[in-house]
Amino acid sequence: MSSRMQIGELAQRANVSHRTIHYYERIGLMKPAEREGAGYRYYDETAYQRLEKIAALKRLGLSLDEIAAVIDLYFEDASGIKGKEKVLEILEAQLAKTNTQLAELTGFRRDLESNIARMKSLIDQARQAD
Amino acid sequence: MSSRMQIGELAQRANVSHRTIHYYERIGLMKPAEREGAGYRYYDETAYQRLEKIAALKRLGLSLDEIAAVIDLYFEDASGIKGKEKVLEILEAQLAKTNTQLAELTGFRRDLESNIARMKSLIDQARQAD
DNA sequence: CGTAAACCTGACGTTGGGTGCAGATTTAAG
DNA sequence: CTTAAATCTGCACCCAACGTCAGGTTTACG
Repeated sequence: MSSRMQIGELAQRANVSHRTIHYYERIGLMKPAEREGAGYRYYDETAYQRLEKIAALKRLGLSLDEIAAVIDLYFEDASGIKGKEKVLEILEAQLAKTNTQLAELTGFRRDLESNIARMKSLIDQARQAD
Repeated sequence: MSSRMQIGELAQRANVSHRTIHYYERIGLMKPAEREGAGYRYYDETAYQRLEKIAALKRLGLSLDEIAAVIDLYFEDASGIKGKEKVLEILEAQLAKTNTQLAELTGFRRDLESNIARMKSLIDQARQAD
């Protein structure tokens, strides 16, 4: 867990393949790594944190494009971020989506809980009938 | 909005293409529709509701496979559902996932809100500087 | 200095979730 | 009865998000 690592170690720690990291770099989601000598990429701790954040945002259902639109907020001085109005728009749209999703998810959980109860009682009934 | 409709009307109402409905039928997500005479599919209101439910579950991030695993709970007499133990397992796994997702989503909303506030104040500062 | 382990790149394959086409058939309307 | 609109099917294709393969280079180690 050295602070300076190659792609293999980074990939393993972040639980992705090295090809995934290449891919993220190609599409602009990971910044081009420092290339020492003739081509090997070297990463530091923030690269790892960035991959973790990407994974977390993916779990929330964001596409890689959407992630690219917001991730710099987590890793750059916000005052240096380009197109602030545009970013603000994106954030507010995302917030609206998130609120809707929270509401739907809460409803879904209710459904799951009641279905679980139903299933349990049906299974119990079946057992009694033996 | 007749109760008996063809695929075109159903597709339009549910805001999907007729090809999508064919596709859902092929993968077992929609039940084969009643086929009158020589091939045309006819649907009723529950087909529409099913499509709406599918869309809602998709918004929550479920894959079509996962949706297939739970959707019958919404449209069939639960006592007639096959493999109850298996379904119960699926439901409980889904509940765990949902709880995690709710927690993460809540955290993400907090992030969004604080980033929105930051962006707003940065934009304001830029305006003042004029 | 040799060699194995790690890394590089480009090209092609894969999976999920569909969309588009085209030719054939069917139904609805006049 | 004719004809336009709707539907049918299979096949090919699309995009996102990677994975696989293969051949070539680089670095680390004894």
